[in-house]
Amino acid sequence: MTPSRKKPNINCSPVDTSHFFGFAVSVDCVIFGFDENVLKVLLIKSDLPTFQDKWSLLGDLVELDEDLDSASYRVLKDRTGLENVYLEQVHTFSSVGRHPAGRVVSTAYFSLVNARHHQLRQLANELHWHPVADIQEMAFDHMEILNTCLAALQKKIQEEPIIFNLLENKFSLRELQYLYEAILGVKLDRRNFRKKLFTTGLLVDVDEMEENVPHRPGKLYTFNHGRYSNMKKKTFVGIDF
Amino acid sequence: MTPSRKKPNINCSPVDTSHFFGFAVSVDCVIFGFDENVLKVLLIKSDLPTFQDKWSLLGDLVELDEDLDSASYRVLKDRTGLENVYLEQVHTFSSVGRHPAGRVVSTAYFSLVNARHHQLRQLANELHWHPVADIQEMAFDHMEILNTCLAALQKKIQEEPIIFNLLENKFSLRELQYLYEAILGVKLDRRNFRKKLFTTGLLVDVDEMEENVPHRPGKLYTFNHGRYSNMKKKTFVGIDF
DNA sequence: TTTTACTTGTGTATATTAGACACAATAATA
DNA sequence: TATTATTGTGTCTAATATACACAAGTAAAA
Repeated sequence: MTPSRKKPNINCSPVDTSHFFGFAVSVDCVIFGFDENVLKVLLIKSDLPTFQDKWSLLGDLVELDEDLDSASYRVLKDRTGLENVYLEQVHTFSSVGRHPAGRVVSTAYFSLVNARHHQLRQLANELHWHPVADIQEMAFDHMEILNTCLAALQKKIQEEPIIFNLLENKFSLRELQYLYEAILGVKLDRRNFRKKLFTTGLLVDVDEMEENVPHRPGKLYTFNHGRYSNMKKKTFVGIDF
Repeated sequence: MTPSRKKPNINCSPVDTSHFFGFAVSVDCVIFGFDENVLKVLLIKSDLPTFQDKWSLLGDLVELDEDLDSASYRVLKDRTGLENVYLEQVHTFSSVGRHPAGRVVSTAYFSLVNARHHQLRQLANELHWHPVADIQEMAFDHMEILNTCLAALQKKIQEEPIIFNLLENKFSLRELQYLYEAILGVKLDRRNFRKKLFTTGLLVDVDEMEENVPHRPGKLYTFNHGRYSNMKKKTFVGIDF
């Protein structure tokens, strides 16, 4: 249909391609936290005139000498002070008009942090934890990014035990269940939940009670990162549409 | 640790950010096909001096007025003549030194095409179908991109019935099984495979035999895109690590 | 033509997992 | 003290995964 284009492929022909180097690249981090049994996301108030009073994700332009993962870690560290956080690339958003400042392609990451971490108690005042369920609109295309990342998170927690990144080191089974329910948006049967979790071998009893930790009811457990039986993989030979 | 950076966040402060607009953005398409019971990928010979005689994925720089999806469709159409192909964004690769021509961030897509489609019979002579299993090295970071996309494909075909995009309109169960085996790299039990496929409701008998289609043994079926029982979703409330 | 090799089509029995379901004891609150 | 909410615990049933054998048909080779 369309006549074949004359512009050579950059992978194949060393020609002048300087006019293509007009993009900016950014990262946007969907930082999830769990507090008061609600899944929350850390947002910042936009002061771009275009998005007056809208909230936006934490993000930044990528420097010419850093890659996307590094840029995301940098954003996380600069904004929250946290290091060694769980971070995962999800999708790259590239609508032509998505940013008023020009052609900015943005790669979305989601991040899981412990919202009660001491470094997060006093946040910079333009930062705020929002319950994910309450968010109706955001600046830029950030609502779409948030929805995409939430879907990715919902899927991922069913495949790998990354969810503990959202909890304190020690937690009760009830907390864990509430967290699953908050992320997945479903109610789970408590007894079946317990049964399933224990068969994974992921949970380890914690005997000692801490002194200075606020008391929460229930037996406390901690995650056993190393050995867990990858149950889904065992039934993975099949073709489960 | 690191002192907080002074550069304002682009999402929040309308400042001069022109020095960030020095990136090029590209797409690379991992075009999968199935022929002679082998999973293949369509490659092009690189003639960049840096990658003399290495094969590379089909890709192109993204124009300043198009988004990534459009760019991928364009590459597919220009290179293969095919439209309405299955295309899915997988990951964005951004190592600082990944492209000799400058700072090029590339978003990888995988694509599923019918390798026996008539438009593909006579390919431009720099294009070639390579068995995925035989590929040892490629230009740029394309080996990593290929591996990432293969893993994404393996996962995806267990979740959604996209696999028919690799087959002719009519196919035998045996062909379908070989295709699954080729992608997943496993052997499947023929009887269990049949049972499972039929319970999905995805397959429809094809009674009439075509005249001008080369004869392949076995009963022919066609895919029933509309209704299929999403079996995995039924057991989705659980937490399957 | 006969033989051989390969492919197709079909069913059952077992093990694993998912999911539904109730009640007594304890802790917190009014 | 009464009330309310939360915790801990086990069994039964249904669905699914998986292992497994043989007879008939087709194509190729002798």
